[in-house]
Amino acid sequence: MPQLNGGGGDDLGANDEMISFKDEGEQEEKISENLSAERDLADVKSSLVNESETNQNSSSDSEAERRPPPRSETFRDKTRESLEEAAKRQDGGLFKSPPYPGYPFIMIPDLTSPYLPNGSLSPTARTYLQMKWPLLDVNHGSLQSRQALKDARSPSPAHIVGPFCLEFPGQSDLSLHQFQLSNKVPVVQHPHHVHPLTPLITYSNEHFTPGNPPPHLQGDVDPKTGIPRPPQHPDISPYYPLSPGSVGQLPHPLGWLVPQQGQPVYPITTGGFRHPYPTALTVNASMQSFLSSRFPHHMVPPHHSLHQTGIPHPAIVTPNVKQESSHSDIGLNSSKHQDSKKEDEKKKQPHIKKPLNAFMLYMKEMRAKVVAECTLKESAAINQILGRRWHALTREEQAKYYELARKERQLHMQLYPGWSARDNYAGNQQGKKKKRKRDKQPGEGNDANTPKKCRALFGLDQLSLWCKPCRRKKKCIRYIQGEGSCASPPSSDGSLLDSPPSSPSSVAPSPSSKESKPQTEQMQPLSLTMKPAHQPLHHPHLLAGHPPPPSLVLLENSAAAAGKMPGAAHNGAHDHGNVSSSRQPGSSGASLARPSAASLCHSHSLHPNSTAPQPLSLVTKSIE
DNA sequence: GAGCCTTTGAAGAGG
DNA sequence: CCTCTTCAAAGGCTC
Repeated sequence: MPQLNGGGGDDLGANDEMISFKDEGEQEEKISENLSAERDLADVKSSLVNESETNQNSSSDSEAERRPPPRSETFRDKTRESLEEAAKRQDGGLFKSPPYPGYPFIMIPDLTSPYLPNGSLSPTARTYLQMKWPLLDVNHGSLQSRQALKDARSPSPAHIVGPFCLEFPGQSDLSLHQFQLSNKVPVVQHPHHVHPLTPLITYSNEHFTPGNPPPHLQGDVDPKTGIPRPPQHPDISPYYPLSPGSVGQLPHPLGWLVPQQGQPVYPITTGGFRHPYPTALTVNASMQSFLSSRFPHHMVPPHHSLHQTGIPHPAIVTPNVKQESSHSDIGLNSSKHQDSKKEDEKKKQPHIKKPLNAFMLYMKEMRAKVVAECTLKESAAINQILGRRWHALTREEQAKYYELARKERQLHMQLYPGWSARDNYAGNQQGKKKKRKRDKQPGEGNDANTPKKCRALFGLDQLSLWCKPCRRKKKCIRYIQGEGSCASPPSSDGSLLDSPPSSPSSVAPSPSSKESKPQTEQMQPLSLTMKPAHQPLHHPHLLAGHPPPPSLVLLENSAAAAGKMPGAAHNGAHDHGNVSSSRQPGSSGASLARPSAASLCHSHSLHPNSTAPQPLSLVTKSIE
């Protein structure tokens, strides 16, 4: 039975253990069939990313990768509709199966970006090189996709972005000079350090070469500067660079991630304004010193020491200070001017960004890929696609990101013990205007159709109606499909949970205007997933403490979902939608207006007569 | 130039 | 305990 084992100790950092999935309770058989798989996942959870496991998954991953890339289309339209349309089309191609090939990517922070002290780039441009998980897939898998990607006729340089280039595990010497880390920021990578760091350095294949770091990694010397790089601690996340002196001083919070010695130093040029990207995970002396000098006392960990590297945390952004200008100012302005500037800067509190969550990490990693594949540039549209892809990911795949995110948070916490998300609230930011979501339209509120949790829905007196997990925890966060979960409340007839018309065909496609949002949204499926045959069906609750893949629904097919499990199918969708909308009323409203690509895709997929491949998952976003 | 859009997840505030 | 809000990334778009 599904268990919410909060105790796993390692909940991957996701608080969504409560989140149920559409497939939840769907088919016990499947569940049992995949029980072993679930256990494996549980193991993964406990041990986080397991190398061997990753390896095992590589086959499927590589398989996915071998799939022909979605047709490349250009979406030039500027209108929102066009964006949606684009997204929709993307679904057609991208959504058939999780494009994401497992976790073979290593995210390499863009060293030129914000997190580097003097980076001349936009502080917001934190970018990463994406690297395929070395052990996972061996060249063949990525070859085609890479080639395909290369072939992609994208006006954008994105097609040559790191991810693809780095997909060759064995090519540690691959020269990265030619690649860009992001669309915005060109980054020069040292050929010898292809594996730079990942948020978790241990993801690099060298890491798995016990005691035998590749020769080129030893005696690491920056080719450009000729400056030898200090050994890097593998455990450290690139997000949180520490001074070279700090390497290995502290134990990694994630001890299970065994660091390798001689980890490749993050290929950052030490010359110019760029700094080496040291990797020491925990807050060590240097970091302490650094933090002490840069942050309010209360934010700095009690331990004090000495190293003065001044290497900022990647998440640290000095607000309102343009590095470029200050840089160029040097020698141009009077010392007075500089002094005043410095003072101003001092006055300004460094902005410590929130650690990225699982989805954000995923987006960072996959954005370039999506951009290259569809030549889309608008983040809104891309994010839509990525959101659907995210839902299409298998639990294992998502788990990896959850794990990464958990580590990020961990690291962030260690580095900034006193930091609070609240600190970043606009209200607390000096000179920063508070972002305001658009006010809800009167009828736009999600109140009416706000998804009710078990408790709210059935009340305490009807505990028996609650889904099991909810009963256990006495609370419920998401709808649960099937398995007598609350989600599928028998209310296919119009009860609270009842969602939008179960029949997609009934959905009115008129998403052209925002005014029509609500309705369209209601029926618009958010995600449509083709379930790979080889993919096990994971029951959310089976994974104790596993991060809850939000609304990942795996249905045998849409038809089945619609016909056999009426309540389940759309209820889940409903749930999802509600969650989303409730989360961000304003934005959700806007989104609703758009005929989400996914939704469109869904609607036709779900159609009984649809000859298209049967969607395995359907997530509908409901609104009112 | 600020803010919006769009996504999911995390965290905090408030009821 | 639950709900709501904000922020995190990103880049085009709008005002």
